Amino acid sequence: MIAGVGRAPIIEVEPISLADDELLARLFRTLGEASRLRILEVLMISERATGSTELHQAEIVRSVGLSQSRVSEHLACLVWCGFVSARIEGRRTYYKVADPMVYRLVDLARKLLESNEAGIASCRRIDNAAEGIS
Amino acid sequence: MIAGVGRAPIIEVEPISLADDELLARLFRTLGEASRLRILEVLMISERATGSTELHQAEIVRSVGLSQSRVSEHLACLVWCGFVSARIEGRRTYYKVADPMVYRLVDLARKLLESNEAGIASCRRIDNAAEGIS
DNA sequence: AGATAATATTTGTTTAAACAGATATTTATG
DNA sequence: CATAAATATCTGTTTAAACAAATATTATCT
Repeated sequence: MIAGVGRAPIIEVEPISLADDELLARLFRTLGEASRLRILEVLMISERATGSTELHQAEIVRSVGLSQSRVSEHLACLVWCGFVSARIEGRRTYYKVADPMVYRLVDLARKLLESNEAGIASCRRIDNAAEGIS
Repeated sequence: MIAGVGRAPIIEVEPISLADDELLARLFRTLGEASRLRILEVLMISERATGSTELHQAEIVRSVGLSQSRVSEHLACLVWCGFVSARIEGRRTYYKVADPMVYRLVDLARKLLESNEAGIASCRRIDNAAEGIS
């Protein structure tokens, strides 16, 4: 009811499709982890550098320097969420970026980052520890 | 040492600027929360609808239905990270989307979401609880 | 079939950060 | 100056999810 004081110049925005917000948040959260981002970037870089090279998990593990189990789960997550596609061949699984939009999204985010690196680096409300950030 | 078996056909991707990954991850993480996204969208919708209307915090609180303290902190985070800009006037603070790139980023993410809603909705590795999602 | 390689899953621990509620701070108004 | 409005900060609790290490599964090769 907002009380009848100032006529509340509110736009009264529609409640928005709540579920939709949660989904979109999940999508962003998937990219909101340095480990997964690094995996994604390893894939992006190798594709950009060599055409359409896929990498299998062991190669990715070596490149990103995380434990095998972590990489496996992160990859499952990335595949599940549509960022990466997987192709099983023998006992290996080959991965690659699934959608060109992923490149665009990451590139765009990087541009946004450029215009505000300092702020994001020092935001105490997102992850307080985060060592030096040299 | 990887053992000398198969000569590792690795691309040997550069370690990448690690810090940079962490920063980019933070940027995504900032959007990786339904509450913050909802706040952002309230701002985006009101701007898109009415030109350049700013909203002050109390209006936002009403629109998103979170506690005042939460909204205050989320807004501080969004401002700090460059997504939103704030203008103090009297005892109110007016907020608006800070950069057109924010629109592009969210819109692009939404497109990506469209092509994989089902996957993201059901990814058990990101947030296991997440009630119904009607 | 046995051995090993590649990947997946499980378990237990730890941590970033979301949240509510209470309180503090700042600015305007009677 | 006292009161109320608007926003900010603090405290304690809870939770999603990252992680390592161990184990399980699946596939290839001799």
